[in-house]
Amino acid sequence: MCDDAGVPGEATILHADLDAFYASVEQRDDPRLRGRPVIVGSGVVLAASYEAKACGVRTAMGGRQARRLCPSAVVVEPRMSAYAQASKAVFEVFRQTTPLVEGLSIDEAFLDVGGLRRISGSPAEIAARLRGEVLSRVGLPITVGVARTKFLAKVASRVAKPDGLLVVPPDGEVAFLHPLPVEALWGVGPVTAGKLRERGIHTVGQVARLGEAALVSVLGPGSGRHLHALALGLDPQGSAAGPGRGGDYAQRPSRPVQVGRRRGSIGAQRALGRSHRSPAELDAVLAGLVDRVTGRMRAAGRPGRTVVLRLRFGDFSRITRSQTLPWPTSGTRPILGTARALLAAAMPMVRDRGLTLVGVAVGNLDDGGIQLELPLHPGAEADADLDAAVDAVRERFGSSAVTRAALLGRDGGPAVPLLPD
DNA sequence: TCTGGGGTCCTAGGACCC
DNA sequence: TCTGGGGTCCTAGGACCC
Repeated sequence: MCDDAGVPGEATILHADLDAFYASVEQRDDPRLRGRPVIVGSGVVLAASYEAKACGVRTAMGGRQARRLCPSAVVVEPRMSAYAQASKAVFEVFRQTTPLVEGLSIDEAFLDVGGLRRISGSPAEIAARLRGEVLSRVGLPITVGVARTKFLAKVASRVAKPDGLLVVPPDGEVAFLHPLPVEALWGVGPVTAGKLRERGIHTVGQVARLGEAALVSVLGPGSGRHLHALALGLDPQGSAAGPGRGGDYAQRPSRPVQVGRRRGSIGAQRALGRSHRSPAELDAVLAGLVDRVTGRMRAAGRPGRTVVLRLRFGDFSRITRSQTLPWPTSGTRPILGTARALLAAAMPMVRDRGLTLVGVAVGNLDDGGIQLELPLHPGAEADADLDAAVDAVRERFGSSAVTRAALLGRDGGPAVPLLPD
């Protein structure tokens, strides 16, 4: 695993994370908001400035509670397009720093600056300059963690927030990591933390000392082995229980920074509150969601195959129902038809328990390329099959210019792979 | 805590194929 | 006719993240 990306074991991974992103954009664009507690989102808190966080306001908190905790806060409605624009500008700074950028979300990314020492200086110097550039060119505070692995860099930035820079030297990893609470480990949420707390485990150091076998007995093989590796400062590729399981899991190379990762699903959902919805209203909600999703799929050029219906009931329990189509589409009609069928099948549960949320997502997204696999029946039915194929292609490419002739290759054979039944 | 909207990854069982 | 192992795909649920 030795390449020009840097000396193995050197801290060359940056995790760059904008601080209170939406709220910071609001403070940047409206000087009156600077230094004051700002809450973005009125129904539910989408982001809170650090002044608001000081009062105890948290992301995902109900708006009413947030205002009670922080009566002096300014509440603003989100401006998604402004945030998207700011994100774009920040990622431009990232990419001018190094081509090895892996975006994680609208406001954070990993950067690999290995091999840039001669041109750009040490990772710490690069990180400091990056913070300065994001502030001067985009006007936003950003925190950067620097470490040998993605996981450690991410933990470092979280610890360094807000508006900070923290380098974890390879020989200081254990000293940095072990005093931290278990919640600091990426992937430890309320449930896992609760299980550990029941056994008196509160710090990362205790997780490491507990040993892999004991951890596996508490959390299962997958999470147990993975968490143990993390607590040792390792960041192994793949899953502990996945392919290649074996005693050398912790010896695997660290996960690399991956450029150009594409998302795997596109979805939309809507909370319905407590009021009863008639079947017609429900269908209108569903159609609206599907329309939004397919519009985004077409804009992104990402047809998909797996339609997922997500429901939340009156008691806030959830189910998902999914169906995978034979070929990818971004057409509203086939996806809406599938979503309707899934909802119809779930209607008995909806009537029993009430419905508080509907979501539609399409996964198994196509990575581009043009490939269709359609059944072709021998004899008279082949004609109908070809018509169906034309419809499918029209649906998928949103073009009515597709003809049967265009589906056939020059030698009369199929231009698209056709599966005999 | 009476609860948004957008995602990711992992696990597990069953169908199906070789 | 019964049996074994390995692999992929699909479905469903759960935990977690921002």
